[in-house]
Amino acid sequence: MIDPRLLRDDPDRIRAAQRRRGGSEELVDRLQAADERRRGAIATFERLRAEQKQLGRQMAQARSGGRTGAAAEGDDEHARLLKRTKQLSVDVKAAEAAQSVADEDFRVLMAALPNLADEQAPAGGEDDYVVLEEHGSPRDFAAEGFEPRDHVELGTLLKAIDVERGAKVSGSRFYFLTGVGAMLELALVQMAMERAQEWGFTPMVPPALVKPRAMEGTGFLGQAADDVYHLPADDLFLVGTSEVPLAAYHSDEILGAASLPRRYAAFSPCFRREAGSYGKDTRGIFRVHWFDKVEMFIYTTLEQSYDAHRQLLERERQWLQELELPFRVIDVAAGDLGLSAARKFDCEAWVPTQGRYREVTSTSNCTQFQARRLDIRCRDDEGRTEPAATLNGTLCAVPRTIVALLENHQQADGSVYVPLALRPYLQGRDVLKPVGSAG
RNA sequence: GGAGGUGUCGCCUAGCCCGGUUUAUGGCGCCCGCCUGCUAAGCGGGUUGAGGGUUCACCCCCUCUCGCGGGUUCAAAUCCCGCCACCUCCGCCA
Repeated sequence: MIDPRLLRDDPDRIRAAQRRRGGSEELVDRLQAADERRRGAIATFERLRAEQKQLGRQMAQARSGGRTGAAAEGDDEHARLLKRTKQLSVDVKAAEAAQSVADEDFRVLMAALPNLADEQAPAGGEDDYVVLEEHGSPRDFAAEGFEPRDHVELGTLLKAIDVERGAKVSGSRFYFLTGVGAMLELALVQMAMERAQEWGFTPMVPPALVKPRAMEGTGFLGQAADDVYHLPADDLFLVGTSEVPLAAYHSDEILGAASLPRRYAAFSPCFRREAGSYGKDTRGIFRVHWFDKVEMFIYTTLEQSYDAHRQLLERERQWLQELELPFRVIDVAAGDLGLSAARKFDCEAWVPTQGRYREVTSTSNCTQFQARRLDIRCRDDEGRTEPAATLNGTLCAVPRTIVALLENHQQADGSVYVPLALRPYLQGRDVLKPVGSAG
């Protein structure tokens, strides 16, 4: 949710932001109208309620019977008072009902309005991203004299990934990590959590099932609702990212300025229906219904959020460099931002068999959008409160990282080089070797 | 899953049985000031949060807020119903 006051003070700014995203400007008009109706309803209710309370005090005095001039129970004055209060009681109830209807109308419209895109974010849609930088360079397999295998072939040779049995047991887009593949996941996770802790993030293992409030508050029940698994029997949602429980962690809380920024790094499974991605990335484990991920999350002030966003990006860069992967950083265009994000940077690793860069990490500044929905505030030195800013960033999405590691570090014989930094987490192994015979 | 108990403005707490000058009491903590060689103590004041009105802003006014949502009533922290969370016990389970 954006600041509702902006509707009154600077609606043109919202319209401009909607244009940059390719969103509806008409929604802004409807919001303005709904806001006016809402405020009118509030004023009506409060006026009646104030009168009701005042007469209530007179009734109380009459009852206690004390003073001269006050209406005593049973006399005409008291009867008149009672008649008026009875009418008021009816009117107040009606006004209250009208107010909650107006509030709800306004709330529904507000929930549909995405965050204001940062003015620095490139305008346009999915293909209008701007490449900010490139790190390392793709290997020239032709010069090395062999055709690169894709991660499915490599995973099979290493007996690290079993997609066939994943499909047998759970369906398409599921997989087993086996043997060294399973150990590779644990190594990446352990390394990521250790790094995060060194960088000042508090390690977390959050719940992967959340109540509607958490899902709605993080903005995943809007345009992304089709992508979310829901358990109707318990009205719980499977999270698509631990951003959800991490954002809801401090919901309904006021955080002291001295405690900011608060940094968390969570390891959790992630579940995504991947509706609408039929036929896309169907091979292997690049796009799957379930995977594990280490996610970074920061609570801070709006003012500090821009620096924090850069810091998250820097940590992601550092991580990919430690894994010795070639990658580039893009500035995602406004139209391709999620509902909650004002700005988003993706790190994309080179995938040799696809001949292109693919997203492996993503960091978003959600400014105060999620905090308004989840009622997370911070208190400044003067004691004033304002919505906090929330930011998230991938540290390690396991399957995609494995894809990038296997494909980029493969050798002609099907073995895979282990980056130096990862070796301590893999029993010191410097290479993963194919294991014999099928089974 | 079953039974009982608890939930008050940072923390503790009064008020609930018996509805109304409650504008929710007091203590602790915190903030400001006074006093004071310094510190402590003492004294005075302030201290839930949100929304609306007004305003350049402050001030001020109003409404809501006693776990949440309904109901009864002229009037609900207080009475009734439902839900949630926590605690204790039983059952079940990894």
